[in-house]
Amino acid sequence: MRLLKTSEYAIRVLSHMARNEAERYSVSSLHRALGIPYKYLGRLMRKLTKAGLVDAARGKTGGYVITRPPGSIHLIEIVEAVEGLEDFDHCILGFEACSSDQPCPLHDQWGVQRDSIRRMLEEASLEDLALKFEEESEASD
Amino acid sequence: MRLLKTSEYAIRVLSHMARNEAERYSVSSLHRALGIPYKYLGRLMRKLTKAGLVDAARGKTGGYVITRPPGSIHLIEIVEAVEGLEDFDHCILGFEACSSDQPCPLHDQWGVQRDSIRRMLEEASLEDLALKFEEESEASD
DNA sequence: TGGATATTCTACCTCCAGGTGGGAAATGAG
DNA sequence: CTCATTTCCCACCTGGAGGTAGAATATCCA
Ligand code: SF4
Ligand code: SF4
Repeated sequence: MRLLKTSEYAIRVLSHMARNEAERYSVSSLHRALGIPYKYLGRLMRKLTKAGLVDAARGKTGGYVITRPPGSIHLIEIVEAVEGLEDFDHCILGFEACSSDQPCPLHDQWGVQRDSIRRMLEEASLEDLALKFEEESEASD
Repeated sequence: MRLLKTSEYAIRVLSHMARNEAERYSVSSLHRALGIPYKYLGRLMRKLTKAGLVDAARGKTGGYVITRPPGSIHLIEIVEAVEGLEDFDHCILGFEACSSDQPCPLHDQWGVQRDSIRRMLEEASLEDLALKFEEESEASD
């Protein structure tokens, strides 16, 4: 009952980058600031680039920058890019599909829970999470 | 956002066995009835035996039987036995712990979702799910 | 007393998430 | 031009989930 670690990484990175919408962040700076393994973070950033969430620039003054306003990027989009959303539609007994002919007592309850989490991820944006890192920077900058 | 496949298997098996509280089910009969890989199911049943959820008997008339009334066995106990409950307490940004000093906007929302699912698993018993298989048997017995 | 049927045990296998390492290629600063 | 800094790409490793194979052990029944 948790996101993939990589999804958590992605949300953490993008929330951090949402602080300064225009700044270019290098992998090494993100690694230092957020404690995510350097090499693995590089691969993740490449993935987020291909997903269109960030824009990459090589060379000395290169780095990554968010492509869209933080308020318009919702967590569901990040999760989808990293791990997909398949696991949000899954029978709690592991059946492929027993349709809704004779749903078991848990079918609806379980569906409500999944939908509730999904809705939360759809409504929460990077702007909401950015201030988390504002607070930290006040102390450590 | 789903349980481990093995947890789903376990819930499926135990719900099926909850039909007849006293009957001894062999691995092969459970395999045939529920479509769970035979060898893997054997290992799972051994695990459930060690967890005290079922009782094993060897020999010709052997098999597994539920140890307690289905109404008293709740799903949370099964999930705990199979995959543990660690993943139900986890920051959505993947941080170890930033405590509740300055929780981010998602901290409480995410906590509510986890607790809600946990409560569902605590309240749902095998008795509730047993009738799912009653219906099936009416058609195929 | 067998032999059939059951659980039990050990050892492997495959796949994938997470992680590491060594470079190649681009690009701005000097 | 040169070089440092950056993204990019490759191959590899590890641990655990899910699955498979083969035999050892217990037990009832005929
Ligand atoms: S009715 Fe129950 S068993 Fe069937 S798909 Fe829904 S949750 Fe699964
Ligand atoms: S406040 Fe936010 S970042 Fe901190 S533990 Fe809670 S969810 Fe994670």
